[in-house]
Amino acid sequence: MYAHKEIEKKWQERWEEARVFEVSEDEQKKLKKRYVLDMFPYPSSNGLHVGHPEGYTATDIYCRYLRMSGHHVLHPMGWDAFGLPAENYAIKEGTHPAETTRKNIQTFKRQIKSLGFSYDWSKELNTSSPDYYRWTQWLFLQLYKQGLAYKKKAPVNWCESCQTVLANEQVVNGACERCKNPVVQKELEQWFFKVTQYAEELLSCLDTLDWPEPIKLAQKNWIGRSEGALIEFKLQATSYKLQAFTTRPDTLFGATYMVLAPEHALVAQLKEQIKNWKEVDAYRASARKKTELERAHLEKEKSGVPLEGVTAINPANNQEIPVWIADYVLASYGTGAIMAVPAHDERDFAFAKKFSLPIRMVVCPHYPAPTCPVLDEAYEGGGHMVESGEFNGLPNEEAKWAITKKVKGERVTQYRIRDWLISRQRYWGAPIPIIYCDTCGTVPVPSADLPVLLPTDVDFKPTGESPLRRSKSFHKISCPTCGKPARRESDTMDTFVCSSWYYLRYPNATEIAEPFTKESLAYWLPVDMYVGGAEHAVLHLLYARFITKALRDLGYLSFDEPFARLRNQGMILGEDGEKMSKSRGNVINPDDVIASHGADTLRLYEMFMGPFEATKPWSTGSIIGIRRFLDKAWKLYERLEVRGERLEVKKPILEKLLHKTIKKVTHDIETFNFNTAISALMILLNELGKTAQKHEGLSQKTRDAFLLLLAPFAPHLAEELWERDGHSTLIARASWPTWDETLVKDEIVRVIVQVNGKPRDAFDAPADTDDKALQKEALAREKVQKWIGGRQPKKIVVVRGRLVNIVV
RNA sequence: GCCGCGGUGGCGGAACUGGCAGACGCACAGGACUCAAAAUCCUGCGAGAGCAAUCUCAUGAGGGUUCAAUUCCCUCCCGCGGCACCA
Repeated sequence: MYAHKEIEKKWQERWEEARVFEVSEDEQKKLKKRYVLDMFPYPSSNGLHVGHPEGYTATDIYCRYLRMSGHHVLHPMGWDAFGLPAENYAIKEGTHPAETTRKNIQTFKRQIKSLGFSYDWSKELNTSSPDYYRWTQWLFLQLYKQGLAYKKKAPVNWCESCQTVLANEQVVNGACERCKNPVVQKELEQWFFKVTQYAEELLSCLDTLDWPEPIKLAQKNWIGRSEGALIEFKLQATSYKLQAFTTRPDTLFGATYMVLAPEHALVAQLKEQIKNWKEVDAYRASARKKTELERAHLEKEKSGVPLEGVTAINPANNQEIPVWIADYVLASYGTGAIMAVPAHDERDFAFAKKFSLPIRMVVCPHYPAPTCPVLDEAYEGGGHMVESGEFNGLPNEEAKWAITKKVKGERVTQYRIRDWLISRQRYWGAPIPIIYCDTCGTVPVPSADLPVLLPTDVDFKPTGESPLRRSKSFHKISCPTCGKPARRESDTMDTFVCSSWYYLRYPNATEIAEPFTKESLAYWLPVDMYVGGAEHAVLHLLYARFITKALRDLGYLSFDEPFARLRNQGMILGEDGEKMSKSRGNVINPDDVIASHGADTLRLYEMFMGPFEATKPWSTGSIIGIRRFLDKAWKLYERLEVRGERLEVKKPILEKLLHKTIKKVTHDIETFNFNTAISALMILLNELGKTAQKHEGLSQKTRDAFLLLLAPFAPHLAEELWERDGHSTLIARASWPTWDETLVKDEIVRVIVQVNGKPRDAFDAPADTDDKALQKEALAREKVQKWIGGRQPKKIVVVRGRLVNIVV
């Protein structure tokens, strides 16, 4: 048993003193760069959980390996420090969020350091510090100048419990992502970032990224591109026209009614014509009150009200059709109005059935058919046109654009993604740097006046109004343009704005009077490897991509995508196979594992549990296996030192295994297959142990190679053994071992002999034995002859270096 | 409902490009050491049959392709994750 406590402390101090993990201008000149980044944590009051070290260990192994193989590595860590929990804690306990955050960061930093990660702490950043959020505000102003940040009154998601608006991405199942309370719609004036302007590029650039496919798919679906047509419907006896977006213009002849979203502006304008206005207005009011959850989740039950006295003209056949309002049509997508084709759309079908509206089939799967069948569900597939005038008989895909053309429709592309709502009516965030003046209107805070400091004299209690409004020192100000009394914007920015650009800040010297410098970005960006949880698929990862593209178009960046490679760590479940949570009481604290088994053991264990990206359960009992492995290594080197057995008896098998292991571990680190890399190290160590037990000795080269391979995984133990074995330099700065490909290849291979596909025998043969000789040997074998039983082989398959299959 | 990921011993998991299924580790059993225990070391360890050599079955279920399938194709079942009326 080695003394992990002392050894780990010793080497953590040595690394810090020697500043081995800090980037240097010297290396910048001669080495190839690698920027390896972890998604920075929100420093919660619970401290680190075992999920954090999983990703951090992976990047650390990767970075240590990269440094040893001659790269200049930037590996920074920081704090995503603004956010609701600290503020909620302030409301409950009265402790200022700045204080809570400071404490939590201290804990996180201590815990992260205790794991021996090779971060460059000189680059540490904190999004809640004025040095940082000053530039978040700068970012806002840049977007504002470009018209990419704008204020708009719109129906937005409102969380009653958090008393703030939420971005679309933060509404989960109609409920607030944080507090799980239902989200309601509110009409409010809010700040947005124009993500939609980049919808097409955000979609098309996905192909260029080395990211997990599921994440790319999630983004693709979230962006939700669909091609279709805008078709204009005249309203009977009025001068109003109604535009509808459809992806199925081919079904226009089957449009038997129209539906407007309850919030559609035209509804109010038609008040005079609507005979049942009272009923219509009541419906509108009730739709507004419904939560997202109610609106979406009661999906089976469609509801709606006809606009009596209002009819539209179907431009395809000039038929007069009714117009309804219903909340299954969303105001925020397309034009907020649809042409309803119940025969070919599931939702329209359900609605038509409920309100006994006509269903007319116009796309027939079996053509020519004498009559169209009566449908018991909508038919959404393809086929040929029927009941569609001159288009009858055309394949529906062709009819799409022919019909669009006939009715003078416009071919358009729609996206599901919405602009990013970034205002928050909360305290603990970066203030939006805007001033409202009665004379000058909306005035951006001049860059020189940044940062707009978050005031401290604030009552945190959320009332639906921004807490900052209650700070007199903050709210009232004179207009920077005309000097007259004016007021500050009192909302803060979504914390996702802070995290949307932090990777651009790290590479710079910390005390610069700019958000980042061109030189530092040119050298370090884009991030070569980014690691974090998959839960950010359509949040942070999408926002960061958007910000990168926006800054590029503003002339600040010269690359299109921030993160070239992305890997997601899988979730670690509790021992009961359930998600770790306080209420279940299945949370594992890394501190405890470090105390009992050591940081190296924890690191190795988390990597050995299973594939990096897989969800896997924690198993306290299995940790001992890793600790035994490290103890074995310790004992081996101790024994060799005591006995002075440091000369190796030439052992070709061991040498071969060593080279195979070097190759495997190298390859596995590069592909993030850490579990199999560790298993290879175990196999090697077991062999080294056997050799040592026979007093055969181990050469310097062999002893070094094992430690070098171990170093990225268990850096403390590797340093200690490296030193004890006579080295005076750090293993963290040593060179990664190389392998000899000729030694990796086996000269003698085991050849399997199958009879009718079943393995019956095996023999050893030189790897380059030709097919004929293999076949001859296989057939000559007694066992094989027995299985053939005198029959004539019908076919013999020979795979060189692997097997012979005899079919009889 | 749609999309994605997965299902291999008692457990976590290996398996290159289709080529001996179960590497490595945990647990378990037997042995060595010990007065004894712990630790450590050695051996065994998918199921069934057999004294044994060995044989049969086995990668969620069923079918298919192939000389050969955990791996490729089809149908279905189960678990997990995401999206959720996007016209």
